Amino acid sequence: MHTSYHHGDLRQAMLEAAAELLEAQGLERFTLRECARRAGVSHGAPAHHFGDVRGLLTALVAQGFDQLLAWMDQHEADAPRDAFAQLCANGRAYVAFALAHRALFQLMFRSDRVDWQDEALSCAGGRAHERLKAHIAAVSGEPRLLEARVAYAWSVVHGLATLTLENQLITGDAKGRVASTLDLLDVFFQLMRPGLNVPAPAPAPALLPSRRVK
Amino acid sequence: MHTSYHHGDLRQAMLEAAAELLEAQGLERFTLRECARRAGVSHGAPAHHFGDVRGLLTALVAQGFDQLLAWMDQHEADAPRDAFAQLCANGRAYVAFALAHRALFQLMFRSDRVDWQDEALSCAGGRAHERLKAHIAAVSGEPRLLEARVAYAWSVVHGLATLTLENQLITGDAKGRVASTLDLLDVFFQLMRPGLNVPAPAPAPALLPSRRVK
DNA sequence: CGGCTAAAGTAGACAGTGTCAAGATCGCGC
DNA sequence: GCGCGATCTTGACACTGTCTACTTTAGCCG
Repeated sequence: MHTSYHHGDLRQAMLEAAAELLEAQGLERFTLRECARRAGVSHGAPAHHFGDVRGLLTALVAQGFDQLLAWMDQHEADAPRDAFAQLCANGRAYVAFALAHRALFQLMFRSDRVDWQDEALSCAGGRAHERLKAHIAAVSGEPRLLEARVAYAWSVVHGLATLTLENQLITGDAKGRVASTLDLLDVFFQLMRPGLNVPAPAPAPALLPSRRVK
Repeated sequence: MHTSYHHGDLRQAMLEAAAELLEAQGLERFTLRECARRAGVSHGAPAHHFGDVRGLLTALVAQGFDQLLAWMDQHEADAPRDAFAQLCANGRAYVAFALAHRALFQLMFRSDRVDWQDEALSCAGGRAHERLKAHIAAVSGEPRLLEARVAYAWSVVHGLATLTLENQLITGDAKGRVASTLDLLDVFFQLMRPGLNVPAPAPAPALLPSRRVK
């Protein structure tokens, strides 16, 4: 296959090799030369397609945001159609994706190493952001503080994902960790529910004692 | 000063040079050799005090957690003494510290590059965690789900700090960004107040319409 | 169908990095 | 006073990302 001087579709091959290497070695040990090696090509070749190592990583991240959106589609399709359940499914997709593609997710929010001016990237990222915004808007008709509530929900979910990935919150082997993290996320959504101004559904048991002033 | 063959207190000098270099260049361009250069010492010298570059960064992070605790002390001392205000002050200290020491904060939660088995580090980090836990416990007497509420508050604040540092939420010059981020954090605390099960104080205006079922 | 240009890939050089190992220097306790 | 061990220097090694000059070859135009 690699018998010919020209590779044919090196760009795609590099992206695949990069994704593999990233999952296998982590971002810290990621290397452009090793990447080229895995693609069966000399170390100077990638420059023609990505320019920089930054260019390669940027393309990888843009592709990553598309994958994230696909995970959201999947999770949302499997969830009940009411607005709050859809929002939860969206968050679960976010966290599950982060745990499943640790290094890629970390890279996706590492401002150094990636060129955020890149068109493909900024538009893929924008789509994910718009998606969340629509969910928040659907959960509560209240238009005031919409942007703040979007940032709030994002922060909660992103904070959980980040802290877990850095072994700060949930520790243990990969298998049980995913389950515990997703369970914790469910609790989080119950805790933030009143802040998002969602009337509680009838059958939901009160997680906390309903002692309220007034 | 550097006239003698032996430096005298190279360990401290390296830590200071490292902190400077980190703030100036960011973690990505941080280099052990440049660090040694700034301390006026050869590139092999640091090994005797820190072993690895990982060792140096670990010491820096341990020191960073102590600084973070100091910021918390400061902010909490300046805030009203009621439990919720103290919790808010703690979160504000966290975010303000992150914005003021961007690279250091990023390093403090980068599991690669740092040795979390290190004793000084794990105990400094533990202190910060215990502090937050005490605040959450003080805000609500309810003991159920305490750990979950701790993780919740931490995730919110950490998510905001992280996303802002990576230019995902708040963009703009350093000056205005700090103010807008802290303002946003205030809104976050109002939004998460009901989830933390805090009775609203009398004079607080309702941020959201008080329409509630039942 | 044949030639040629520009894209794609190779090879080597360069400055820089982290980590060794071997040597130089010197403070401190006996 | 003197040697020993901690501290610091120096040089080497393998590796990295980027640049430049060189080869190969696909595909287009006459």
